[in-house]
Amino acid sequence: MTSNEIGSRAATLSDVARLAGVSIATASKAINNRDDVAVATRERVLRAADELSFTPNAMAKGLLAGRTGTVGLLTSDLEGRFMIPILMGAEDAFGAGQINVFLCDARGDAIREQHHLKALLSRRVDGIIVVGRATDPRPSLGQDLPVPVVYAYAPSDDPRDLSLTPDNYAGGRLAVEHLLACGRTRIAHITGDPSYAAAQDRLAGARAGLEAAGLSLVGDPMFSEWTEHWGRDAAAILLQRHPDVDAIFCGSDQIARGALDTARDLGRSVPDDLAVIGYDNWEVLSTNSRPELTSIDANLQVLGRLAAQRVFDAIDGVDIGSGEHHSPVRLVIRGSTIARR
Amino acid sequence: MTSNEIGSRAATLSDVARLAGVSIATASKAINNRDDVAVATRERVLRAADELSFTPNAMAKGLLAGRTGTVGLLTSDLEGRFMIPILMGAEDAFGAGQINVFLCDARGDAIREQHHLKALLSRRVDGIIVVGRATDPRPSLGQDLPVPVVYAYAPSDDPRDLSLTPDNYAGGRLAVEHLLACGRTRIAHITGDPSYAAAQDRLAGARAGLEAAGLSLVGDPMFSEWTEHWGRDAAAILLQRHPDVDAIFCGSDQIARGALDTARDLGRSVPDDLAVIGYDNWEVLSTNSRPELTSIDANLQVLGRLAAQRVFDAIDGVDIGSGEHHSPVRLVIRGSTIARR
DNA sequence: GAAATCTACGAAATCCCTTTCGGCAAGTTA
DNA sequence: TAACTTGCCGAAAGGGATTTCGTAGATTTC
Repeated sequence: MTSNEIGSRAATLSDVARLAGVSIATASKAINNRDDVAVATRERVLRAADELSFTPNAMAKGLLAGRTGTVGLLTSDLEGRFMIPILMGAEDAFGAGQINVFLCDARGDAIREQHHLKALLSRRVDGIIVVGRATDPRPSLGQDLPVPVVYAYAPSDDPRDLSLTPDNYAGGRLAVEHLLACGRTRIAHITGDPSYAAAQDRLAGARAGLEAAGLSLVGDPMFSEWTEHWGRDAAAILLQRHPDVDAIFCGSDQIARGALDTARDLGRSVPDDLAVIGYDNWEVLSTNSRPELTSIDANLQVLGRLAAQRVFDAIDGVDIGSGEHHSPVRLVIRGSTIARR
Repeated sequence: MTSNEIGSRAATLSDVARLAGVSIATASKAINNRDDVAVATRERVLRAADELSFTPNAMAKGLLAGRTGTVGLLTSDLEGRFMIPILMGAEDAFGAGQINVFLCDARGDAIREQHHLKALLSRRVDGIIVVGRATDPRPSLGQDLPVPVVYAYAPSDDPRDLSLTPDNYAGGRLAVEHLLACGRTRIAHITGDPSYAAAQDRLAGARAGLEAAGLSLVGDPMFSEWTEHWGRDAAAILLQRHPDVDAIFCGSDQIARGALDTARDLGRSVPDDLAVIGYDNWEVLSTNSRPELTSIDANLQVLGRLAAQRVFDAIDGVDIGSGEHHSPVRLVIRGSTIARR
């Protein structure tokens, strides 16, 4: 086995220097492509480094540089499906540079979060992204941290922080405008838990869209859980109470799938007789329904990338501003609102 | 704003020592609860540390200790839903200790993976967990790494590595045994892509279970995609070709949901007339179907925790062995196999 | 041929912390 | 009172890398 097995500590710069017969300083310069090193010497050093499979110790480097090239990602709840695309986007943006990501899942527990925060600070991360599990404001980590912080998905409750959240209002409006463009006028709304800002914002957007067209919702918006069960039940009630609705804007894809099921059971044909639009564009749900589900996509991966970019900027000393910024959403049209062939 | 704002570098031990009027050595001892420090002195130091919100620099500590207290999590594809529970389990196990996790997503690209591996090594992680996206063997990272490596979900193709994968064979067998216990005898199998080891292993387990009961599958196992669409189509073909099947073992919950849809369309009542069992226990699918879906749960979170534990052991110098180890799976009974009230 | 100018390299400081070991003062014992 | 503990603290080394600055030798210039 090579010199590199478990137990034998990794090679250091001084090992390389010794093998190449030069000083540590020269070895460092050779490896980092600094000037003032003769070509022959540089080659000798590089050969030695290669032979020992030398990997510079990032910690030692960080100690000196005052930057670690690491970023903390503090999430509240990994299970939540909104985390993952954001996390991917961020990891993506960072991975392209030379930055590595510390992942910390606080499990929605404030104590754990403090604990993780402390750990991140002791690791001297260069920045922190806080990812929440809903679009409702969450407590700020505070203003007196030695590193820049960006809040993604869930905004901070302190306007002095920078927060990036998807634009639920625009999403609600976009959904309704699409239904209107499809010629629908009798539009109802089934959504989830009314205590979620997401539910309220999407509803407000939808109402604004209708109002602009001189219309209003059919019946009251129906609130309950973000589940297929509720989608089925609500749609059944709705279609019985208002048989003349020609479109349902659902607050989530799960609810929309439930609504599709009920429509099918009741013999309502989608999209001819009834259009259904969901929210989130959760592909495992939206692309597997009959018909496939038109939905609003929050571009979470882009959001994650944007958050990472902001942290980058802040690290570079750029002022990244503050307040809650809404990132644009996108309509994904499938067969549940327009007949396709 | 306090002394701690962005830009002003974090307080160091020598800042604390100066403020407390002691030497750096004494400050260190006081903070780390070492002996040989007078009570009054210790208090003075702690007060100073608090005032400066001093956080020890983990890098400097790691440089000295030879361990960093970090672990790398090298995934192939964050999108895959199997990653997340494993990642949660691992993060959970580590988070309980004082270990932090570097998350690296290679996006299934070998180049990116090498790149990330190099970064992890330069950060001197104490161990690495490699999480694959399928249960098929993946290329080993090699034997000459200076840190212990554990493979989770996707095993390494090198038997000298330690791999932990869910026991698909046992899962297939468990599914069939449950159906048999429910009194079913004419059991068919619809599954996904035949090139997946998961598909083959589950099938083999199912066949073994049937054989032990002196039975065999109704018709050939049906292979195609892991989607609801395929589940619907396959079930339609199956029920037409073999109207007398009384149970379908589906290779994934998605396929099972499709099968449930078709059964409903064809007027077959589940579970009375036809039992359906899925695989993966993906709750968003399994608990939202009509009826709710019995499924096999691979306990991925436990798998993640186990992998983390092995890395712990290896770091502590324990020999963790090698080869592919299968972790137990679990049956989750819901309404699609047994009528419940 | 002496002085000025480069070139290539190395010694040493620095980053922040832990740990060992030596020293000083006070208290204890013979 | 001399000899010893004991308790408390600080000086300094060490860990791995970068960077500044000084210097020896080679080269150029007049």
